[in-house]
Amino acid sequence: MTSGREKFGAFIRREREAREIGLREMAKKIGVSPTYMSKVERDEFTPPTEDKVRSIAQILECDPDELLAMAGRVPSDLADIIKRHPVEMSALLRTANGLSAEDLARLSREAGKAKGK
Amino acid sequence: MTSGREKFGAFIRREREAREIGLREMAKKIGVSPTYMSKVERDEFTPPTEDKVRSIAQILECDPDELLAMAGRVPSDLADIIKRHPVEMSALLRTANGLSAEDLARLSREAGKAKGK
DNA sequence: TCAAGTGTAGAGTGAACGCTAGACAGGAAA
DNA sequence: TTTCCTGTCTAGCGTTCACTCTACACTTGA
Repeated sequence: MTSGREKFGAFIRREREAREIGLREMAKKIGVSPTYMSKVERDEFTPPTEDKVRSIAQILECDPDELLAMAGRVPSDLADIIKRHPVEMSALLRTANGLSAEDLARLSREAGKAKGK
Repeated sequence: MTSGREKFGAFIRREREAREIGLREMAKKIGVSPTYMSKVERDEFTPPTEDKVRSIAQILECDPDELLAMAGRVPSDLADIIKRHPVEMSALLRTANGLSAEDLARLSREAGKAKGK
């Protein structure tokens, strides 16, 4: 996984406990066994599938894209966009990479304008 | 895979034959068995791993990003970019989606300028 | 003291992925 | 006719993925 950030499991455990949700309850809500949940939270298992990560994001009220990133996954809708316009989107992403958050925000607004018209 | 475009296998077979490269030769160059190559080209097997797709792109002199898209894969460097900046890149891609090729090109130039400074 | 709740250990599972081996058929060249 | 080339068929194999089941130990409260 090689993530520089906080690990997925550690993060969701912390957030779950902050919300005082039991492991078994959480597991039930997202539709997995408590054992599995436990191992995932201790980063002993790799994170679950996209839909389950999304469920977790909803329960913990955090950004699904961010959580998916922690899970080492690319949101499938983004994957689809790239597959539909590989050349353009690859170019866009590679040049956008390394830009500051402000520049990126500005760029998105720019895109929004072009779209809106 | 659900690709509306030409299938990966059909495409590389056509391009390979156009370049008069034998199946066995091709297979050897990218480091797989002829059997496997054959099945991939007839879309009986799913496309190979990213590095092999890249080798194929190089041999057939076609765009790796495009070929990877046909293979139903997201280039790993793009996946990394998204994972590093999930919120910003998700927003950018989603708003960029649906823009015309020209608008996209303009947007990339825009990004390039911001970066260059 | 014991019952119910917490999380955890160890082992295993079914399906999918990525790929190979060996045999073989059809055509061209010698 | 034999030899060599082309691609293809059937069968299977090792690995990874995304999980589960049973059993257990610890804490808390009645």
